[in-house]
Amino acid sequence: MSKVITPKEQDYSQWYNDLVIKAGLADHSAVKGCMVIKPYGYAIWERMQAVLDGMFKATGHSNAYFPLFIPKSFFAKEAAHVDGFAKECAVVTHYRLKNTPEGLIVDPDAKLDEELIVRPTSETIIWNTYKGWIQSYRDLPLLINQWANVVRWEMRTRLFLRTAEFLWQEGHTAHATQQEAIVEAEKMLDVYTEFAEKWMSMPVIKGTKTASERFAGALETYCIEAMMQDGKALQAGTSHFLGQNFAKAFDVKFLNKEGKSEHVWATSWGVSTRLMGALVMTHSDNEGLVLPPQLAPQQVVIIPIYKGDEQLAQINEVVSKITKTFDADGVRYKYDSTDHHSPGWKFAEYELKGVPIRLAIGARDLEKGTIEVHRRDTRTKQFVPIEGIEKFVKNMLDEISTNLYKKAEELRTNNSHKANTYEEFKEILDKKSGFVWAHWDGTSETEEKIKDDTKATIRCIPLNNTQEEGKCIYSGKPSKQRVIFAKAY
RNA sequence: CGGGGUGUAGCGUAGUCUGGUUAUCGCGUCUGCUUUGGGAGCAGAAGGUCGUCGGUUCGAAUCCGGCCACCCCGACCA
Repeated sequence: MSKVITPKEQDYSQWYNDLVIKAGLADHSAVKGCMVIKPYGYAIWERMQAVLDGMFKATGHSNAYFPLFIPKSFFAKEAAHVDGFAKECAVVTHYRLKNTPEGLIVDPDAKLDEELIVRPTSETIIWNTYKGWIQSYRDLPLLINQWANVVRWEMRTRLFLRTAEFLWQEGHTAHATQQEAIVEAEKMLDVYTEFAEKWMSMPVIKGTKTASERFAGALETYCIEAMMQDGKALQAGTSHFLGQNFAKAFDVKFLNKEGKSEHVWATSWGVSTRLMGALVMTHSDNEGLVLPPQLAPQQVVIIPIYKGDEQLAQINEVVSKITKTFDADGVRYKYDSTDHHSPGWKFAEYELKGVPIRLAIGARDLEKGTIEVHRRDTRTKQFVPIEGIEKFVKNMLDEISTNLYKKAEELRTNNSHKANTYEEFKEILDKKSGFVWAHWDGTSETEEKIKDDTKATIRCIPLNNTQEEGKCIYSGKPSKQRVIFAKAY
């Protein structure tokens, strides 16, 4: 009983931290604010990457790689962008160290003429580059993605949810028309939505951000918002329509069919290792991680229960028949026949790691021709015939995937409320948390005041939102639709 | 960056208030035997700059100061 997880009812934050560390997803590192992603955590991220990368390719994008360092002068060119990111940039000022009697120091003679910013995002270096790539409408659209690390010097960090350095992908596209760029931004939001819902079993709400929550330099920011088990909102992905802001800042023009020179239209979009945090907080329980089968590095773990080598050999034989069918069907499994832990220990360990299905097989099963099947999401077990087990397992994997989605959706439904007055609004946030659908007058002033007052922010203005006449809960001014307020990560 | 807390073996800890032989216990690790259907048992062993630097003292895990790291709460953000 060495790996005890704090129950989430007792302390949700501690539960999350315990889970990330004890399930072996990540560790704190020797560097302030930076984490080490451990092999098990990275394996999940690699699955996310593989799926997303395939979706990007399928929508016509190509991968490329741009520098980690951005000259300060590039960074300065787009005013809103600077305002948004200046406060959290790591800056490289020197290029050499020097060994002195007092110890290793930064060589004062090796000062860079121009400081380099460690990228917090790559719009500026990329648009500086695109200037050389785009001359004609024939060069458009330009659809590029990069997988990279970025650095944002955060004051307070949490594993996966907010670290000084994190991994992500950032798509950067250039288009001939405004309409085409908007379509692209919305298309990538749909890709993220599909990824969240189909691959993470995590329901999300698509929407747009208010002006104050918008990306620095964007005309419109689209987002997907998910609800965590404590009722707080988590932004799981963003897609931005950048207008011509960066094209103008970096003077990126193209000749259209009429031979006229125009600035191009841009988008950028990204998801990060923050999705790992979302995954943990959407499905897991007090016993450990619960992973959706679509992303689990191992979907099935098989544990033999045996006395002596002879029994193990018999079990091995049966198991190898099962794993052959798994290989053929593309089921990811692990057969753990190691001898240094008891079956009970392994049960607990793989539950902690969130493996969706556990098969246990022992002497009694060999006699009866059965196998014990344990489901991680419901923590139920049953004995089923070995004959046809692969079909049974495949069905169960699908059921788990559907069930996880359904449970998350139910949680969101149960924690979504409408508020018609400010008193009602505050009471809901106080007592129930979750999403509050309320009318808002559309001004940043009102948004700001509500935030100061309640700590809740407007998570998004849902796309395809129901239109209804109403009054702003704060100012009483007329409003045509409800927006989603919540406390957020 | 402000407030609070923590730092003793891989992990969790006792000891700190009231300084004094060889720093406590549990888990884990290693060896051997017995075990194996929900975190196995017995026997033995290894493992420590007490976060770090400095000060006080005959003597510091313990008292004082600086620094560092991490956690929690706030402001800022994906």
